[in-house]
Amino acid sequence: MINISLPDGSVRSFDKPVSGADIAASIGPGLAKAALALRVDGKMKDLSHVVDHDAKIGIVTSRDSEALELLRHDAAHVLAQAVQELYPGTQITFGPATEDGFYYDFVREQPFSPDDFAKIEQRMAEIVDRDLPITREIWDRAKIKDYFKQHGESFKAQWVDELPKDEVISVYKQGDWLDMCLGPHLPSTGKLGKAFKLTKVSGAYWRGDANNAQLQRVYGTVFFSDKELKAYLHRIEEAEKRDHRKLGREMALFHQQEDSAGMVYWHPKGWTFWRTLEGYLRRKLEAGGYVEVKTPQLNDRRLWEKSGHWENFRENMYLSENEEGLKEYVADPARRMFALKPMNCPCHIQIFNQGLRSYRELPLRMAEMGSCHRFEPSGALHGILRVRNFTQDDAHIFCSEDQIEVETIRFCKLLGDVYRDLGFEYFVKFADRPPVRIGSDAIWDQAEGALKSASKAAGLDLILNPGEGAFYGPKLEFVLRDAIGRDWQCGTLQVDFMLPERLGASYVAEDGSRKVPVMLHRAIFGSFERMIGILIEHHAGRFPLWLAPTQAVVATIVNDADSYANEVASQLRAAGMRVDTDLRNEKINYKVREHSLAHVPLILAVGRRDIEGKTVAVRRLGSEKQEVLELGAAVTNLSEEARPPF
RNA sequence: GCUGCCGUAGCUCAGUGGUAGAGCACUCCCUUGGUAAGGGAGAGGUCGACAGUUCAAUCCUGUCCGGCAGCACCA
Repeated sequence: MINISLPDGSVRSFDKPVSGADIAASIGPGLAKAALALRVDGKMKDLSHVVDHDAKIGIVTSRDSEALELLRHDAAHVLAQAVQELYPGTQITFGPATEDGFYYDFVREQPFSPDDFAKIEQRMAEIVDRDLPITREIWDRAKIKDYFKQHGESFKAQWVDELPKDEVISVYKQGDWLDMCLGPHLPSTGKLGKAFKLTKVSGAYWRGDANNAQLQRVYGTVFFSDKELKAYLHRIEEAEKRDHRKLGREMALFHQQEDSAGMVYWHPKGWTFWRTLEGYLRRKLEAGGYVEVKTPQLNDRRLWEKSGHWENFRENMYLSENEEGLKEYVADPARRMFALKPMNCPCHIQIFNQGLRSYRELPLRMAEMGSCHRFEPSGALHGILRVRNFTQDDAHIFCSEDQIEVETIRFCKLLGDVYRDLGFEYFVKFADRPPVRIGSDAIWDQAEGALKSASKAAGLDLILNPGEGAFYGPKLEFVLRDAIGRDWQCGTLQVDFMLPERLGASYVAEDGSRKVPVMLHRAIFGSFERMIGILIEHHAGRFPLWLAPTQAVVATIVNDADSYANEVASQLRAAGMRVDTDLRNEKINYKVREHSLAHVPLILAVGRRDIEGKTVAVRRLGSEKQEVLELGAAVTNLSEEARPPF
């Protein structure tokens, strides 16, 4: 007798082992039809899975959240089958479900192109129409390896050898087609439905390693209904409208050009935005007990050798030398060679090293809006979010070991305040020692331990990010989530027991001895470029008033109002606002449209009536209402409203 | 860096083996209009760069540069 307990608490008894399909059928014909998979003691199984012991089970239907992953994995298989039917000789490799769809990696001489999608999708639809039962079989290693070899599937055959020896190998068959796969899967290809769409092709590496063969990855997405698919495609379109590269150009914030790839030309409005953000942060830093410094762009290579960057980071550094020096360098590699700084830390230690430091000066919080250059791979560049020259809101806190905890707490508070002011939610990852690093394991143990306990004291929930620490120390990564749910790593806090020692930093301790300070590297924005790009996309260009580069435009209705408009603008400017005037010979409709499209938060229209009554007609971005205010009140209220949060 | 796609006016894009077009933007003129495009005229391009094929290349081929998507990278 087998007792099956269902999610509603009821128990059904069967006198022999039963499949998921049998259980669903025993509950009702509707459920039998809707059933997609089975959950046995919390684990997803095929609907055909036979339950032979007392268990808690659930019937998975399209209403379960896990069902979508199942659907997507199936879509990947159907894609692969369609591709192999259409393009014989194409090899299959892997094809998992992803967060918003699925992909399958193929090996084929000829590249796939988006032009092939219609044909492949059509074949996929045919396979769905065939409603092929999807069945699971257990094969032994030799059999499956032979099968793949015979079918010219060398990648799959190779993979068989790499599976753990004790692993049971299952294959999933649909019609003549099969793939080696852990499952589970839907009961038949018909259950996939047709709310799928292929979205893009790209290269990908075999097993994710750039040293391996490059495969062709075909991406797609699938949902249970056309409605959901359409909604998804609509979301993608909406995200494209927020693209900071597009908005940056439209709003005249910045541009980038070919002869300085990965760098940014900031235009007046973009630079105004930058300075507003920088001013806000600077006030926060000052209030937080930081001092600010500025250090050289170019340093002798010997500094980078001492710091370890020359050895660990040179691939990403821009080297520089004048012609004379270059000749000498070629002749004698021991010659001086300069490098643009990729980080500010070694420079900050140079400042720390000037004069004798006392424990009384610690913690010393040294900040710099530090412009750094890093030679990023060309394929990594992305607008202003990933650039080769960026400005870090960097700071290094020189402290004693027992100050780490307090300083971590202080920093987390500061970062939290800033993210809250900017309207971001965030979470925190803990990145521990990377494979390539400096320093002994004992020191890493110490640094990781210190950062962990300080995080705990700061009340952080940490997600482990193994092997992703900096080469000199472990780090916290603060990841913020924007308005449309995308994650961006921005803030960081890194504990460093190495660099101060390497670069000879020390202070006189209370007992008169010399000690090496610990250094905390920390940033809130990470880089201004990146943060500004994120803010543009987060707000879709409709910045909060305090951040908007142009906070208000005073637009005239008739030219007679020109001098009054100038008067209104100058009063607002005197009250600290950023204001433009629009005195052009255009209709007010035209001006309203243009400034609305430019995302100006406030449009103040002035005409003859306003001159007489000393008023302005205020229109707010996103609203069609007009509010006629007396000029003095408008200046007071709007300038108050436009004040930064700190 | 790798794979694929792309590069024509400020922007969005059409087009052709015989040196190019549209809409918007821009300039000028008319219009002075109370909240999302008033009308007219004009100007604007070494068709990403360099080679090659050809009588002739923006178009075909190659190399390079840059962009886009994904992969890899992001200390």
